[in-house]
Parts: sequence; structure tokens; C-alpha cells
Amino acid sequence: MSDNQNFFERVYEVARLIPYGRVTSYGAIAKYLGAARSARMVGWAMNNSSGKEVPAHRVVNRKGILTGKHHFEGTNLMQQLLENEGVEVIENQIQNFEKIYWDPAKEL
DNA sequence: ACGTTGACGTCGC
DNA sequence: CGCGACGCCAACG
Repeated sequence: MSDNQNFFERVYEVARLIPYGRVTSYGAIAKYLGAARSARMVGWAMNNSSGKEVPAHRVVNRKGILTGKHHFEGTNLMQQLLENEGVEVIENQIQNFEKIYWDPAKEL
């Protein structure tokens, strides 16, 4: 299944596996898929995931900053969704990022 | 058809 | 230890 799917679809699968109230980074997913240096593709995949059931709001960069919040509707929708899950976000910066960080390669 | 940008990350200095 | 540059691959202009 997964090995026959395209890179983008693999990203969607992992993104869907992100537990509630948890977040991960593009590089973590990319690395888990074997493309550690193609983190950008993960982001681009997320952009293509618009309309799909992929919790892209749970995916941030390695710093825990909502870099892609600008791609969501409104201006603070991404932050709203995260806060709705109990994730504290201040100035696009996730608080306790390392605490709620979910590494697929590690947890999965 | 070509050059540049882009939801990032790692390596180099 | 802090800042800069490069790399990945695809899409956009």
C-alpha cells in the first residue's frame, strides 16, 4: 500500500497518524519517508492536501513555528486549530514544542 | 523552455 | 555558538 503510493500520499498518511494534541515537523516526516533533505516537498504536499483530510495544522517546521499558517484560511486558523487541541501557541510559536512533538520514526 | 520560488533542513564557516 | 549558503524536487511565472 504505502510503498506503492506516491511521495505526497505517504506524507498524507503520516500526517493523519499524528495524535490529537501533538505536532510534528516536515523534516521528521520527510526523514521517515527516506527523503530527509526533501522537507520542502512535504510542505508542498501539504499544500496539495488542501481539501483532503490531512491535519496540516499539526505539521510545523523544526522550530515549532507555524510557518504555513499564512496558507490557511483567515490569518490565525492554524493557531486556532492547535489551541483547540490544547496546544499553546504564542506569536506563531508553539510552546512546549519538544514536549508535544511527535516523531513518526520514533513513535511509529 | 527557462528561471525563480517555496508549509525546510542540514552542512559549512 | 551564530549566521550564511546550499540542496531537494516540484510547481509557478
